[in-house]
Amino acid sequence: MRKPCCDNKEEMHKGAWSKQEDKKLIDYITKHGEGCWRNLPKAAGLLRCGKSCRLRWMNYLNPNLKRGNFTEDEDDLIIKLHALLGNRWSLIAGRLPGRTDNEVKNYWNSHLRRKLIKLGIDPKNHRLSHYLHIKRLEFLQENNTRSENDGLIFDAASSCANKDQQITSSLLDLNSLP
DNA sequence: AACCGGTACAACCGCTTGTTA
DNA sequence: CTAACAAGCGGTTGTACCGGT
Repeated sequence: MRKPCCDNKEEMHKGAWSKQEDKKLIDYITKHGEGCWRNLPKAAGLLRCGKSCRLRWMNYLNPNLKRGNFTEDEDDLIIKLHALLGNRWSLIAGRLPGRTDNEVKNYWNSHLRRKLIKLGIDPKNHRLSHYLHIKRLEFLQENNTRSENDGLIFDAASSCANKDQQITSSLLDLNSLP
């Protein structure tokens, strides 16, 4: 049987953190460093569960966090990494200095996922959407030669056929990162 | 001004993983 | 080996904010 992540769960604060709580957590971690999250709340004088403290520090208060808007380069890297790793946000965030898994996950769900959908790419598998596949089949049936307008669809579909090769070369790229 | 739907993001929850006794 | 525990992870929820009507 598993113990709860903290004692007296019903007495713990929940929801948004106050300025005072933030200060207590920052002060404590500045003095004593991270670690032993289960005991930290009591030691720091916080009525929060350790899990909540850890999350607050990791995702918001840690001074090493970059915060602010994601750059185009970061967008590209996240998309590339997501194609390789799927929803393994901590691994993806690990490749983005100053970004957290929660931040990357939220950014993916609110921005990048939509961006890919707009481009006709299925964000789950990074392949052309069903709609574009249908369009391509229609195109192939109706035309033996490529028209200018359908060229884009044809190109996109063709690029998906090379997916495995792309993944392999991307992996090599990633392995060369620091 | 009031309402409403959409968006962004902080925070929670339950589960898994890694470590230690 | 295994049970117990802390830490970590990813999915989901709650809510503040914003623009449109």
